[in-house]
Amino acid sequence: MSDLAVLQERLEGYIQEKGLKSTRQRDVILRVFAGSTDHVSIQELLERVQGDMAGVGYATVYRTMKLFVEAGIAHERHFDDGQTRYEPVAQGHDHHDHLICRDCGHIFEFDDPVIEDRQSAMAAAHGLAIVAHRHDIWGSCLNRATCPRMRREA
Amino acid sequence: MSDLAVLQERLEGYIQEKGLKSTRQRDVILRVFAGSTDHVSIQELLERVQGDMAGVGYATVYRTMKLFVEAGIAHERHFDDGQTRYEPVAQGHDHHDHLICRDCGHIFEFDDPVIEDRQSAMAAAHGLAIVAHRHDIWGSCLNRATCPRMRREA
DNA sequence: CTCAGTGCAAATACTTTGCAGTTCC
DNA sequence: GGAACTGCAAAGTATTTGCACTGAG
Repeated sequence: MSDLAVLQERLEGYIQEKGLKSTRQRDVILRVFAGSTDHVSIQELLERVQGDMAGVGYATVYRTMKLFVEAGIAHERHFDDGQTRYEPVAQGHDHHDHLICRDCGHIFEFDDPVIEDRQSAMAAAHGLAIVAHRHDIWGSCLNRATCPRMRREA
Repeated sequence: MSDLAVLQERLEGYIQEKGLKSTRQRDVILRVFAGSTDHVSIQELLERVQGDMAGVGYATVYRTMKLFVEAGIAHERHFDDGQTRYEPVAQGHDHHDHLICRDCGHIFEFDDPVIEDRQSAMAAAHGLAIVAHRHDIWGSCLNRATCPRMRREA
């Protein structure tokens, strides 16, 4: 089953459960969102969505992304550019951390069990149970020549 | 030497170096900032600063905190409340990670060598050298009764 | 039909900037 | 004295909301 299908199914379930409605706008936004490999901002989403369906406004995209977050199919991330970015929630594990290259701008995702373990231990030591976490690492290329993404997005 | 003295010294150096000026506002803001144990927002700073020196406006606090960041005596952090928060740059190690309690709002600081190690390994595996990182964990009290900070800020 | 959803424009929240007057060196 | 600094108010961003209209169930 494709990622899109999974997200559609989850959203559909949430919409049923809450007595909300399916709309063409939500379909289009979900399709665009699911097709984004990177971490999209509202603005980027809006631009892509308008390609498929003219007339959609910011308000709808903002409201829809909020809905997606509530429905558990999108995660909100704040990097340091002042814009909220979103990424689809994957099927297996429901989060991953980010390793961001300052040189090429590429965002790698990682997920390390040792780190996860230490985090839990750390939280428990302070009397807390982990609800969520955010772990971003910024780096620069050790060898720019071997970076396959070098300035790809410039 | 107190933290305040260290920060004052570093700021003074930066001001000299760049040909800027010392002002009473900057002194007051630095004193308030250095005396804040938690992660202060511009608003909180402004309120405290106005206690010492009435008439100081938002613009001055914003401009001054930007200066402190440039001078390397403050770090800017973005949690999820839409406000920029600042913390003094410590003397020994220049960063620490955060464990935030969703129930009481308290922010614990931690620094785990195992996690730091794994991070470096992770970055190296992707051909990167770590420049910076951000690691925030949100949790909820395992036992609210024992939380010494419970609703302190409500 | 009815209530949720939409698009627009106005409102909000946080931050930055232009400008005239003030202060440090 | 002159450049840097300040305070105010106006301008910018990013995001949210009020409202009349539209559309899904």
